[in-house]
Amino acid sequence: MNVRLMNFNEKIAAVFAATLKLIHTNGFHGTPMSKIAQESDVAIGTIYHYFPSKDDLIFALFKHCRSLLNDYIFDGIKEDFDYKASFFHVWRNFVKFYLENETVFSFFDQFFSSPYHEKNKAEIQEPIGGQNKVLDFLQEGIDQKILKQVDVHLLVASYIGVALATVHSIKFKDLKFTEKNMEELMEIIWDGAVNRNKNN
Amino acid sequence: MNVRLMNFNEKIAAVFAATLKLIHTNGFHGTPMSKIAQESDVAIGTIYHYFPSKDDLIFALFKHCRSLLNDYIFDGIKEDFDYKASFFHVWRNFVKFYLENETVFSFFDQFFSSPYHEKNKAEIQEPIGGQNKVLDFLQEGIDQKILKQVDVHLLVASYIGVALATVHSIKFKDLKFTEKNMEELMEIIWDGAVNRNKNN
DNA sequence: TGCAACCGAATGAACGTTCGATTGATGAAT
DNA sequence: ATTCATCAATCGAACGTTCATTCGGTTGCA
Repeated sequence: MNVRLMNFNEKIAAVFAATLKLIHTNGFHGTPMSKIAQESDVAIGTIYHYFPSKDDLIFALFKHCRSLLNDYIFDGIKEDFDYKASFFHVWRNFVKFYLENETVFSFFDQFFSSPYHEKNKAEIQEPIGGQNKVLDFLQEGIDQKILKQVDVHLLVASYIGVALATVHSIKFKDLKFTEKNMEELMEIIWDGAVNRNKNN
Repeated sequence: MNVRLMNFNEKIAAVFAATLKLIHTNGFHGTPMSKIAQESDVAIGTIYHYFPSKDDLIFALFKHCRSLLNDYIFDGIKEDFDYKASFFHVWRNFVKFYLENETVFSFFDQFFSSPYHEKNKAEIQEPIGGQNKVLDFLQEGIDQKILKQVDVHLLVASYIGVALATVHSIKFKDLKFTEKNMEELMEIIWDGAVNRNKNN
């Protein structure tokens, strides 16, 4: 891959967009390079000019999307938010991001459950988007005795797990994305995560 | 597909086993019919005798695995279990099943995040294994005022979402499957789900 | 002049599926 | 008891398609 990727060539942006769209609707199978070229109006040769192989393209796209997500979920936290407010804010952003970027959600979903994930695990580090920052944030809550005094990974699994399941459920029409539902969900997670010997 | 499938031909069992294994290690890509034939010692022609297409094979395998999971998770519930005990029991079985059947977990994971899922949604009904029974079970808890008085899908998302995230986390080595961890996780989910105006 | 960006026809490998042939079990007809 | 017809089960070589990738070429900026 190429350093120029960072200042974001229009061609590359088109390729990324086309790849996301195609994977969303046709899956990882069913999105050959030829269709990516067609959909993005970039010649196959050009794509291979930037990405040595299809795998490299997928992996670069993954890193790009991950950074989008990371930027998004911690955005808009005000100084005067207490821990609970931030806890809600980040979780809601997480769900919102995936709902607003359905193709990214599909892509991540497929990426993480495919052997791509395993193969590149070493290079990925943070298994689910922004999880390291989330992990630090939850650890902070543990240290301040706001959250349960348990292994932080248990809380991460709850926090992220419920968010992902929620998005799935909304996507497959079992659930409506209403203010009421989101608030009730956040109550469920908060009540589960919070240290009951102290706060509320 | 064939009715004889139900009394489980040895050949078909071999094909199913080989397919699960291959999909687990090589993903949905990377498991061509030729390799399934090779790994299972069943001729390609024979596989096509039972399944009209690769899609049909995958879908039949899905239904088979789903019924395995359904049988498993509600097994072993004693008459004298109260609701909380059953709540824990089923959740623990859910996690245990996936940990004991890693290939099935991989397969479901990939199946649900692929367009297979969308295409066959009408025929699937219960999106994640055994979810309908889980849904009924949780609805019962709501009706009895034991659980929070919310849309049951919110509780399903929490219950299943945390279980899936837990298995993922264990699989990718962030988490150990210890008694202590499982109990703390169940406390987290229970505290989140329970109706705080009443019980504990 | 050199080099990065760009193009798409051509290539060879890999894939899903087909099909004609073989086997063996069942049972009706002789 | 023997023959024969039928048909499901089995097999794998062969087919046509589709895929990822290559490569020789053009363009245009520095």
